[in-house]
Amino acid sequence: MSPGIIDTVITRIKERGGRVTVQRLAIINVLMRLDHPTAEEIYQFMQADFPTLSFTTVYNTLKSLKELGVVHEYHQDERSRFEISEIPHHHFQCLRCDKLTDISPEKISVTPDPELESEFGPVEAKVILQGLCKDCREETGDKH
Amino acid sequence: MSPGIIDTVITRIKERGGRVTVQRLAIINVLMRLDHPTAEEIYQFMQADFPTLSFTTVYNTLKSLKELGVVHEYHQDERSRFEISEIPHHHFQCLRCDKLTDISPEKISVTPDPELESEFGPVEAKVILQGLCKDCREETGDKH
DNA sequence: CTAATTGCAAATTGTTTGCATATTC
DNA sequence: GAATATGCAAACAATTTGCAATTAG
Repeated sequence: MSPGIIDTVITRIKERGGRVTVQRLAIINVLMRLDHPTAEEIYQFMQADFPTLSFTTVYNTLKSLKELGVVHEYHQDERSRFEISEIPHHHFQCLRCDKLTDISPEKISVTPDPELESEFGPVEAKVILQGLCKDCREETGDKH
Repeated sequence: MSPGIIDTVITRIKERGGRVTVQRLAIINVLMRLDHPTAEEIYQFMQADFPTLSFTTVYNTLKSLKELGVVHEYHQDERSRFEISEIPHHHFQCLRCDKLTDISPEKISVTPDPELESEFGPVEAKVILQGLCKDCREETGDKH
């Protein structure tokens, strides 16, 4: 689908002395297809194609890829969720079903007061918009 | 220190049919004094004054207070951190030591593109500024 | 009085580790 | 061929639950 990402990932793994294994590539592929999956979701999804893949490897691989700078981990709710690290972006989080949706940076303007930079130094702003996603709004009829 | 908060909390607990117990009030007091503590930190801190307080009760109480809308739980890093729910605000998170610092809402202007509201409905924006806190900047000398 | 809360021990869940085997470079 | 990755079983850490005793309203 997006061959550029895979290439970038392979390059980065090699650069840092990591090995390009079937499992790693497969997990990257899943991350490109699933939306902020948990380790469990990744494992389940891969069972069809890789029945021998172990849960441990999913965890280990995600951890390695995280250290290689290839994936990013979120602790938003009780389980960790993962995505491919790319350009920084914001998120929408549904308060009812917890679903995360990416929002591109230019969609939200964030301007910290200059005094914050003097207190905290250079910062990167991550915004989480919280509300109800379309599905949950339809189910609840709640207009907030 | 801030009697208004305690009163508000008591009122809210009673409104929702909860019981105002010693343990609950004590935990509220700790939350007013500690900065985004974990359950463990709360427990440790309270051991001096309430040696019979159990770990379970800290967890159960935090959970109840959360359901009563009195405290808010964060999953930013691997442990949960808690704070008293009050007016919404933003956070600064240190990328090195994970420390959270509150930032008042007027210190950061956030303007989501109008099309986001049409997609997600009414939303509340929470900003996490990430960088290095003063202590960590001094220790690393890293200017980013 | 009685329904909610506490607190112990035990269970669960999410994640990590030790180590033998298999694989990439 | 040597170093890294995989995967099983077992260990771990954070949190939750069952249930009897206690307590607030």
